[in-house]
Amino acid sequence: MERQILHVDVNNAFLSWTAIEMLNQGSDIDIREIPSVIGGDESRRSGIVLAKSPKAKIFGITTGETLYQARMKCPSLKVYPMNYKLYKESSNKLYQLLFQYTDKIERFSIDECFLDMTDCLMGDALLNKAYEINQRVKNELKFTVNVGVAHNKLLAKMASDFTKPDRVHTLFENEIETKMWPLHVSELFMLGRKTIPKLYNMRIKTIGELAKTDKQLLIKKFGKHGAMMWEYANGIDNSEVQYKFEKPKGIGNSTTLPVDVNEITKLEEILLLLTEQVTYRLRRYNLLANVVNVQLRTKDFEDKSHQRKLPEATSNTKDIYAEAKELLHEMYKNGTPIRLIGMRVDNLVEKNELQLSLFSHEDSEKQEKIDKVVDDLKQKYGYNSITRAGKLNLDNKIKLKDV
DNA sequence: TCTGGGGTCCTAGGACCC
DNA sequence: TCTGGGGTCCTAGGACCC
Repeated sequence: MERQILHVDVNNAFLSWTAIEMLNQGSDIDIREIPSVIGGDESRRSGIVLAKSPKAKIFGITTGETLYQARMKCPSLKVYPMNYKLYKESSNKLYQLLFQYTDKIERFSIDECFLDMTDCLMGDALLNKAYEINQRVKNELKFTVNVGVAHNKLLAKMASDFTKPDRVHTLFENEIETKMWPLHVSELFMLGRKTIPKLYNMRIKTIGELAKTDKQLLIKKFGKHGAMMWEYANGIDNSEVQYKFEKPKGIGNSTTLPVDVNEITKLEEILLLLTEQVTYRLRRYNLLANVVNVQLRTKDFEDKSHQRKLPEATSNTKDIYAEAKELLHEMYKNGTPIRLIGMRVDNLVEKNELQLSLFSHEDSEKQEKIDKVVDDLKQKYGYNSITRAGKLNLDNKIKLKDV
């Protein structure tokens, strides 16, 4: 049966949510109406554009570029900081509203989701619901969304990306040729900056040209990715709306250091902070990790990562840190200035109580108890209330956010 | 005042086994 | 002395998303 899919996309999410918060606080300007961006912290060397207002876009400012570049394009640009807590709350409000339509909602990101409306409505009624959602969000939550209406996720997502803001677009199969094929290939979902030049070399510039390219040729050139891009260009996507909660497959934390670090003891201290946070999140999901991964970025933006499979799955801070520390030592060349350090755990499996009590060692049980005491305190008094990485000599600039 | 952070999925090559 | 393939697991790195 034909599926009925909506894709809801918040317009300039971070910036809109910040604008509303500022208005609520009594601000007399709406930053959506001036050249403005949400940006990272330049003093911590993360000064990039995370969201932009329509007026900033007119100056040619793009998401991801540096604030320095953005200001060159528009000297009067206003820059506002990130506020994760606000974004999370705003996102939750949107979901509460959408749940009134269906509980088959896939939270694709903080500001995007798919709704499977197949069991609810058909034809014009579906389109009317899309308009209703669009209006209600604007009236009740004071920000705007684009809504894409289609028979699969890919087409719904492509539709919501048409003219913005505050619009409802359909992209049904009989509209692919007129609405999607004239678009530049870079507009197609999953085609990024590395693939576009390769398609250009094949004289492929539009999605339509990609759709008419021989599928086998694309597979030969791009492997699985080639098959996927051909299907997407032809509007084919059978993936389901994943509305059930799924635990993560990997958990990681990384941080750009305020200044380059070339002492391994300092790197170790930061690595411990990162590990504590990662394993804390791991335990809160009741998961165990099988693989530990450490990443380094040099001041010249050269990335390196090493990973290792653990002898057995664990969530103990001590065991995972011991592995991470080894990985750090084996990959760090003494004296290299490091800009970013990160660690993550992968191949996560559900923690099975029985299995654990049968096979775990005395020491790991002891570690587990220690971790639990720390976790409980963190949960009660906030993440930064307790840490075993006591002294940190980086002007306290490496402060991890509460989780 | 140059260039975030958190994810998922895929590929290539080496080790090892049969 | 010369030298097969298939399968699986592991690791490093890359592409892409928001």
